Amino acid sequence: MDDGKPQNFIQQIIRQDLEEGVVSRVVTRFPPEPNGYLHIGHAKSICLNFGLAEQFDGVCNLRFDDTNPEREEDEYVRAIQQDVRWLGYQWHGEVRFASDYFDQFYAWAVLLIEQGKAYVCELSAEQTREYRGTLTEPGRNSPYRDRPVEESLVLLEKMRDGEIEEGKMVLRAKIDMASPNINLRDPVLYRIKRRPHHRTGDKWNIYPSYDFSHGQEDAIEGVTHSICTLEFEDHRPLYEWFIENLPVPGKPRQYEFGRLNLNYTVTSKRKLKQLVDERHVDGWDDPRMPTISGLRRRGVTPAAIRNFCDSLAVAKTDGTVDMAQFEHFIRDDLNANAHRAMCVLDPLKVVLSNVAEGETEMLTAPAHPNRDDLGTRQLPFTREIYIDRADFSDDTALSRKKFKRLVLGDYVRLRAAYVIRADDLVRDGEGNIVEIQASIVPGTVGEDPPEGIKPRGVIHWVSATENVECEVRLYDRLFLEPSPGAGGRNFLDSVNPDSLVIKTGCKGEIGLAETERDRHYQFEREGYFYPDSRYSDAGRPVFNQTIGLKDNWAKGGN
RNA sequence: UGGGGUGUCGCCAAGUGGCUAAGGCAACGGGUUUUGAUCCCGUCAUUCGGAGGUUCGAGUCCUCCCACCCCAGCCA
Repeated sequence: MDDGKPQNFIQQIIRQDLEEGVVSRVVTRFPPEPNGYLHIGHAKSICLNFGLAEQFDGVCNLRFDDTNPEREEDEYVRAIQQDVRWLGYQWHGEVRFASDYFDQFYAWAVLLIEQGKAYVCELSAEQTREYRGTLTEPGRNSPYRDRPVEESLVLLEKMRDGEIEEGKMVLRAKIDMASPNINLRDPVLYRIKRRPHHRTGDKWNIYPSYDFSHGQEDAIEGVTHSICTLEFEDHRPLYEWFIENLPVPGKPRQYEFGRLNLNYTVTSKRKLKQLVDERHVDGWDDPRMPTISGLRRRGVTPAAIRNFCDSLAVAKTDGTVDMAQFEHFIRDDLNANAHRAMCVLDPLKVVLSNVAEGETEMLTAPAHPNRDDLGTRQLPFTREIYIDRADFSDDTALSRKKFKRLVLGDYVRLRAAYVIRADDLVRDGEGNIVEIQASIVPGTVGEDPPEGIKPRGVIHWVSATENVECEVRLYDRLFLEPSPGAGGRNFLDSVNPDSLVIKTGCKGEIGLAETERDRHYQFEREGYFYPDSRYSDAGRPVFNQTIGLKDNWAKGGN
């Protein structure tokens, strides 16, 4: 707990509650609605809730807020659990469901009616809206507000038993139609939805609203600190109203923090679902999606996500974090742990005239420049190799500072191998360079070249005869604009048409043939890559680019 | 024009009336380097949305003003 970092306001509150004995053990919860996949924004909430429990020796529950059968599905329940576990968190005890408490909620609804604090209202949805008033004008009481308790009791039963049509009646709390806080203008407690629920089947024809559920769920589970996002701030008085007016077994307190917004992406389940449904992406786990499953498939590690979330302040400000901040933590973890490998994305053949045909020299390179524990890899060196097209130029006037690669007539170091010189080139009928003729400087493996030979730089390469053919998928941000959909425009208009570039015919070093599914790589000088879980074949791996290397040189524009 | 919130460097932020306004990201210099990566060093707010006021002393307290976000689902 005492890691020197400043305490956020929730940590301060918890510490004080513990010191003053207000609570003896911290209980938090992560309460997703199973109506979509988890995304990076949820990760902040997950890290916060599970993190708080960890820091204060408490526990954190995973509870599905499944009070609306219209859009909730088991598929989401499973995916969400997988994502939370993948992030490295274990919830306390069994998974909880709001639907586990439906009987209790119903009993409490009856109690409120009996106490004259709730009533069945027969206003239509439109009428209810009219009666509610506006932001500046108070609402009016429903004509059903003072109906006899008995009548409401009977009607609620009929609602429950499926005898009333959807939309004809709701159960409402009797609070204050003139409250400046609209949430207190007789909010709906139960609405009729005559459809099966993913867990309770067709047992219920009515379902509790969020407001009538959340606080009670927390109370039942002994949650002490119920942390939610800013937009629920207005609901807190209602949350407390239920806690105070119902014989609940606990007194949870609600605290709100600012949700995570990231630029150049969207974190709204509705928009993400739309991207999936309209096939702008290849499913919820498309590597371009900011979903946990998308990030996982892309090759982002749980540690990177957790470190990023820990770097985020928990406060009440509503800002937008730079994607660069997230990218920093992705690179930070991958740089420390990813195995290095060489892969030529755009192959150009180089024939080394002074290397014997058919001869293979096995070279050894470390799997990581400063982590011996990761071992070494074998690199077959042969007469014909591939380098990347972008690493060669026939413009001999290019300065050494501007182009640290292979230039006709000059020297370059092949990573973990020889220094070579480009002697000549071969063009096809259209003038395109199709082959480089070069020669190695003998004795330069692991050794500096003789006086006078100054390689311009170091480039990656792969044997032309002993390599693994692979596909590489390069990704760019999904949106062209920092805030997609800003200014009332359609967020889909700024979808980046070039966010996925598929490179086939890439040549990877032989070790990539036996890629372990779960191994993160750095393709040297290119970026970080991760085998795609869907399209990789045993013989032909497909690599997703997790993120490129930081490239200060490219930025200069030269 | 009702209610609830928020405003500290390009971005995220610490700061809880008293040493020279933390830190991270980004950016920009320089060094190391068989990855134009990593790593290392350095630069980067006389000023805290604005204006008044209280105080020996204010980003921190008071007053007024301004800007932005959320709320009128039988969504969560």
